[in-house]
Amino acid sequence: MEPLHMDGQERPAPLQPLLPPLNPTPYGLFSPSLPSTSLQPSLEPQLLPEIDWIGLLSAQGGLSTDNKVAPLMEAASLVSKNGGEEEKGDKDKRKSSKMKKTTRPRFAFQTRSADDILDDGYRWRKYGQKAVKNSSYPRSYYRCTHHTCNVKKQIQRLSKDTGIVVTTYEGIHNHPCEKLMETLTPLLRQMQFLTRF
DNA sequence: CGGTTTTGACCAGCGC
DNA sequence: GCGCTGGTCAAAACCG
Repeated sequence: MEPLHMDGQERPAPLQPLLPPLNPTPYGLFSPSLPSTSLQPSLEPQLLPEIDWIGLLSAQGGLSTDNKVAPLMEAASLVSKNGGEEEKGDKDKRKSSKMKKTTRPRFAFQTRSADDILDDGYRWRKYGQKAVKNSSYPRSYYRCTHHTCNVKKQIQRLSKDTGIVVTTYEGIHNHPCEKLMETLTPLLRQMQFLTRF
């Protein structure tokens, strides 16, 4: 598979400060009915030095150390080799995906929750778990279960403050949020019915 | 029985 | 070149 929007040159993803967590995406990342999870964006100026933000946000270490000041950032919105397109799975693809630095949209935020997995309305399938250095908690890897969607997320709990979960999203969903649609459909129907008169 | 989770193995990048 | 680390695969186990 040839990259759609690559000029053949890898480039470090220009990271920008982000104002999470309600980062607007084409279909919205978060359902309106977020559960017990309390989102904790930059409102609380915790820098959480024990989190490896560099590692989380820069694929293969593409972030310069100058950016350490901003704990919550997103990567370039460049579309990568896979961006939005489904990835035909075979081992060559796996290799090539490691070869290139990912430039997909990528951002992280922290939540204070007893549950590792916050319900963002999408369906995820876990495909891996790894113990990470300098953390007593493993990092979990999830992939969106939608056929054409290649969005991934990583979830890791802080070792210092075990109440805080760091979620890193990579990519943008190319389909509507199922739960959101479930919630909104009856409302829309009702509105359509009422506006007929 | 189909979808999801678990988990060990594999692989590539990076630093030394 | 080698070891470490992070990310992914895939088979087996698990679950509703």
